Amino acid sequence: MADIEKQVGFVEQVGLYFEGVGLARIAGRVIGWLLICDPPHQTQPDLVEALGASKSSISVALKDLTTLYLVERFTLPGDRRTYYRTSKDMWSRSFRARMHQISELKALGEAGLAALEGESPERLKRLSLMRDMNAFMAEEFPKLLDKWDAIKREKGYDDL
Amino acid sequence: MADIEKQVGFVEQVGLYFEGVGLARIAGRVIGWLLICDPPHQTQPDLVEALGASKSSISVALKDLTTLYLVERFTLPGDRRTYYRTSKDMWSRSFRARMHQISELKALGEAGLAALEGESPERLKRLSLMRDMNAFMAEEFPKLLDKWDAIKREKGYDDL
DNA sequence: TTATTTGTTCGGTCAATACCGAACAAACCG
DNA sequence: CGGTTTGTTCGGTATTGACCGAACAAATAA
Repeated sequence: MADIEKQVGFVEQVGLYFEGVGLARIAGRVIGWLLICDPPHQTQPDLVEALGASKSSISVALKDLTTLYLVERFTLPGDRRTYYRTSKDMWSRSFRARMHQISELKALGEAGLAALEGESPERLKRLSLMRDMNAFMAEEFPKLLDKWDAIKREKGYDDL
Repeated sequence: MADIEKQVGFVEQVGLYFEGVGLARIAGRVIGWLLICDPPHQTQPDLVEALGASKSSISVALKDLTTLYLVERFTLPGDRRTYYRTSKDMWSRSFRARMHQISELKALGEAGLAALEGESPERLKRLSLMRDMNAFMAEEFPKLLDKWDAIKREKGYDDL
């Protein structure tokens, strides 16, 4: 059965999670709601109603989320309204965002090494490690994503 | 040669990076400085001087960083002062933090499924995907870290 | 046309928090 | 013993930004 209490809790938790990774809390709540709502596509007024937020906040949150490709706009023939739903690849997107952070660290390591050009190898060791570790991870991440894509298809998640 | 300009830029960049992942900007600057300074261990007054921050801010930043095991306290025999340096495994630590986020998402997916207990499989699909993808990544991450540890040893980074 | 629905943008308010300076606390040195 | 160095804690300030309401815009329905 539908445990409304738990559903509300879920939405709040997801809100806090995404707030923790840099989004606005409301944007996180939108994601949470879009993950459990029925139907899976919702209009802005739907979201205003469901989340008890102002329509301006919802509007901004959806703009951010669509820009990040975590949520996509969606329409139905014969229906002039605009719906929003989680994007099929939202989790891959989130993952790629992490990957980007790693690449950033790799680049920062390189920048640091450039700044210490000519210094002793001993002095450069901290930065080399920083660069090499993050370079390694930046290389491995895409492989993980590929691997997951295969499993995903195996599991029959193709349509999602 | 030591390009001071670039070094300052590096410290600022690292500061911004770590601010972006949830630390205080000053804490990020401390990390940046500890990655390039000579010697690699520094006292609190050293950091106050180098970063132009107040000693209270430095004190707090170091407390946070040592709690996260990104920086460690360090002493020298016959020297009563306390030094601070980046910890050997600071990058693995950062990585494990990411891993923890992934596990959190997995757990959130499970919580969502519990909240929708009894609903149609169709409705549960978004949450199942969320759970399965993050479960997969949470399993693969430790393997990546192991793989890196081997390479790290190969590369002669053992002592760092 | 006018009224209603939907949506964006802008200004202001409020909350969170990073940072500093000052007060306080130890430990060591003269 | 003072006095100096080192370090933490606390209160206040200032910045940031999330959020809301209101104004505005545009499209549709009556």
